[in-house]
Amino acid sequence: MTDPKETARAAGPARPAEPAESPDAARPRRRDPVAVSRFVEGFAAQLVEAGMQRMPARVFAALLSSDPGTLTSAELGEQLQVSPAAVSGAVRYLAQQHMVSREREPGSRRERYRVHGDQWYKALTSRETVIRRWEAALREGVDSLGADSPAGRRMAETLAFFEFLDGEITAMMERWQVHREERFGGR
Amino acid sequence: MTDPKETARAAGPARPAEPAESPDAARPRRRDPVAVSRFVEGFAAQLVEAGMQRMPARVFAALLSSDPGTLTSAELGEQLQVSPAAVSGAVRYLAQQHMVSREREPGSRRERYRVHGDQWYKALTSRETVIRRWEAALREGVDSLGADSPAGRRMAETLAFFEFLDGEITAMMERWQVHREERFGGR
DNA sequence: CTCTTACTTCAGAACTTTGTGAATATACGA
DNA sequence: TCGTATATTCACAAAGTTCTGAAGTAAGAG
Repeated sequence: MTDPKETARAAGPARPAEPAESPDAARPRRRDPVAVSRFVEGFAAQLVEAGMQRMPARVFAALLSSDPGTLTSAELGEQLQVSPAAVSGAVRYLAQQHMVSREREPGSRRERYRVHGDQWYKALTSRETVIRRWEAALREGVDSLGADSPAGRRMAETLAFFEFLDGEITAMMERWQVHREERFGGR
Repeated sequence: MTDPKETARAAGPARPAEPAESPDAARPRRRDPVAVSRFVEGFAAQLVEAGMQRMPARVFAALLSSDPGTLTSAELGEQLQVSPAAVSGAVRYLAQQHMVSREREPGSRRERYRVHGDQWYKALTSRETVIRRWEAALREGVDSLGADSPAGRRMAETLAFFEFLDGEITAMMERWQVHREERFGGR
C-alpha cells in the first residue's frame, strides 16, 4: 500500500504549527510538539545516566510519550531526526530487553514498535538477568578466594543479598499487581 | 613514614610466585594472584555491562576481593597496572556513589580506600537517587502531555509504579537486615 | 622552613562507541 | 515473477570517553 500521506503525518516537532482552532481548554489539550520533544530528550537523558545507550533511550522515550503507544520506524526517524539504520539498531536492543515489541501491520511491510504500557517497567525489575549474572560472578569469587578467607566471606554475604533480592522482587511484583488493579483497574 | 617495603608488598599478580612453603591444604589456602586477578576482571566486566565505567569497576572489584577490604592507592595502581591519576578518578567516583569510603592512616599522607563489607550493596538499592530522578522526569511528562491523554495516563501509571517501588525498597532492606543477622550474625 | 611523599588536576593521545550512507535482504502486491 | 516499500547490515567517519604523563597542591617529617 503506497500511502505517502501515512508517512508524512508523523506527529513529530517537524509538523508546522497549526492555527489555534478552538480555544476550548476543557477537552484534552492538543499535544504540543515542542513540549513533547523536551520531555522525550529529558527522559532519555535520565535513561542514559542510568546506563542505557543514547539511541535506544531516545526511541524508548518517544514511544512512551506517544498517544497510541506505537510508532513506525519512519515516524521515529522523523521525530528524532535520525537514520533508519539508527532506529533499527535501537529497536533491536529494546526488543532484546523486552522493553518494546514489534508488530507487523497486516497488508504492509511496515512494522510498528509498541511499548507495553503496563509491562515495560517489569522488564526493568526482571533485570533478573543482571542479578543472575552477578550471582554467578560472585559464586566464582567465593570459589577462587576460598569461602574461609575474609574476602570470601564478604563475597558470600553479598551473594546472599542478591539471592534474597531475587526472591523479594518476585513477591514485590505480585504486590504491585494488586496495588495496580486497585488504582487503575485491571485494564 | 618512609617505608618502601610497605609499597612493594602489594598482593597483586605482579608479585613473583612464591615457593610452596607448606603443602598443608587444611588451612585457608594461599591467595592465588592469578585467580584473584581473573575474578577481579570478570566481576568488573559485569559491572561495566551494568553501566559502570571501567576503571571504577576494576578498582571496586579489587577492593571487594582484598582480604582486609582496604587497599591503598599504590596497591591499586600496582595490581591493576594503572596510573595514580586513574586510581584517583575512580575512587572519587566510587566515593560519590557511597560504594567506598576513604580513610587516612594516622601519621601518614597515605590514604586507604575501604569497601564497607556489608553496606556497599545497600548503595545499589539506595539508588533512590535514580528512582527519584525518574519520578521527577515522569511527573514532568504527565504534565506536558496532559494527565487526560492516553500517553499521560500511561506515564502516570509508570510513575505510580516507581513510587510504589520506592516504598517497597525501604521495607525490603529492613527485612534483609533481619535475614542477614540470622545468617551471618550482627557483625 | 624545607624536603619529601602522596594525592589531584589537566591537556592531550589512544581507544571506543555511535550514527550515517550505501548496499543488501526480505516480503508484500500485482 | 517482478517491482517496490521496508528493514537490516556493514564499513567508515565523527564524536565521545578514558587513561596517561607532567605539573601542581597539600601535609607530615626532619
